[in-house]
Amino acid sequence: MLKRAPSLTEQAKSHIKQLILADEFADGRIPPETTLATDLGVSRTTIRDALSRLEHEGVIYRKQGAGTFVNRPGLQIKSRLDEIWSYEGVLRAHGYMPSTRILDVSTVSADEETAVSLNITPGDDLLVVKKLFLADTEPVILAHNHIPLCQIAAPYEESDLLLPVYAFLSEYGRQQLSYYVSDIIPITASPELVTTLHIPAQTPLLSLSEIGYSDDHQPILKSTSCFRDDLLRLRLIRRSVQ
Amino acid sequence: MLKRAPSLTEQAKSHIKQLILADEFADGRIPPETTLATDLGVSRTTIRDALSRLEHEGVIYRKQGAGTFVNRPGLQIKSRLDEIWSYEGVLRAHGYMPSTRILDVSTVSADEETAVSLNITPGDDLLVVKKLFLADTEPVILAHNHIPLCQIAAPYEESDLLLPVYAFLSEYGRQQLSYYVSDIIPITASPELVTTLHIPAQTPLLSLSEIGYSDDHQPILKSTSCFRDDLLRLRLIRRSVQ
DNA sequence: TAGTGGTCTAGACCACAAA
DNA sequence: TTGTGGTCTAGACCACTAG
Repeated sequence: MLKRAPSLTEQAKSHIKQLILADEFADGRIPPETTLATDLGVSRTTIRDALSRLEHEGVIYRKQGAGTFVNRPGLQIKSRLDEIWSYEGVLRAHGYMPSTRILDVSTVSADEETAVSLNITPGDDLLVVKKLFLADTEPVILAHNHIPLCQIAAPYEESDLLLPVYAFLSEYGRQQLSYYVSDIIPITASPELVTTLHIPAQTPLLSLSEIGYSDDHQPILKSTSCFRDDLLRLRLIRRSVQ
Repeated sequence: MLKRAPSLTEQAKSHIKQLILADEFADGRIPPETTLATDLGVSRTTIRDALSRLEHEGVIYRKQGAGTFVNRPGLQIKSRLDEIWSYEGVLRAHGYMPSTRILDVSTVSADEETAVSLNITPGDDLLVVKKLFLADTEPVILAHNHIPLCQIAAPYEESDLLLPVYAFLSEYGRQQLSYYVSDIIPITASPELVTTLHIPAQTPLLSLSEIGYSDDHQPILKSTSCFRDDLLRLRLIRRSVQ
């Protein structure tokens, strides 16, 4: 029998997910919705909501008339580009020991282009943080975050910048980060990237150029990241929409 | 008042989407769920399902206590990488006049690696189709599709290969294409790509290396595509999961 | 405080898959 | 035929926003 807080759906979801990860359903078959509902003491609707979310995450799949099943291939995907939220988390999921190094922190005036994309006035102050992420001891990701100073609500220590940017904003920012719109751009390593990421000149790299938005769809963050493809393969599930 | 078939939810969804695209809600505010429900003669649950799908597509957003709103920035994204389904469609959305050219069709034996990824026996026959997609008259995408011959159920004409591969499989294949798992890889243009895509040597390119799965999660297709980044910028919405 | 979306229930019927 | 997931209803209460 479940209690409230957070939501019953959310609890049911993590409960079922745990059972899956603990390999309780060795045959890959998940009990019928009505069984789950009576077992957990909630309505079938709640169970269906929970299963829908798990299906969307790629953890399970459903076949009408047949049943609900564990999606083993889906469980093996460690870095779904559309869900990455903390680089340290991704690296850990890949089996590396992640660490973060702050290379530079500065305050600059927004140029025209940045001002437009962040919906601020050119010349407004931006906090620019340059961070390097390492897998074990190898550099993998170089990230530049641009945060308008007006988005920062509380004083912070330099060490707080080691937090994932969404966590930093949630702690010290004026608005929470809700989602990114990201452009995926192939680039050739610049001299700076060659030295920072320890890669040969001319290595093709993947760059993610993104704007982060708040719950009410205001742009609050600009971020650019470059990935070493050999250590971190980015993966994606593509589905047809309607 | 809506009728059945397809589903009421699906009808409600496209109805609301049409109203949005026709700019019926000039202030960006969508009527309350209860109003929509009585207007369309369905239950609030059905409306909520429809709105959830639209929210997931990025067409609207909801704020508890405040209302439901049109997400104008979301409407402007023309090529969401996680939803791309036909290259011609993407190019058309970008305002180009798309066309497809078949460069080569052949049958080859599956090598070890391909056999493993497609869950077939090495040596099994594969249909290999090399297609070039043009925007107006400029080449933009070079795609290689590998389809096991055993997946093809009905005879086809060469011209049928011009169809998007999901449409081809739906028409002539044994199983429908349900989703892709795609690796995003930065590459440097090979000599073949330089000539085919009319680009300078050493241009960084984006390559999508994907396995297509059927409804019951069997791999049925291998595909590799290279994109010209200058004509087709790939974009993605990244959300936090749970 | 009024109105909105968020959660949840209990129950009905349908469509499809497998035995 | 049986059992599964898919759709839909009507109604309740809660959480939040805004005037």
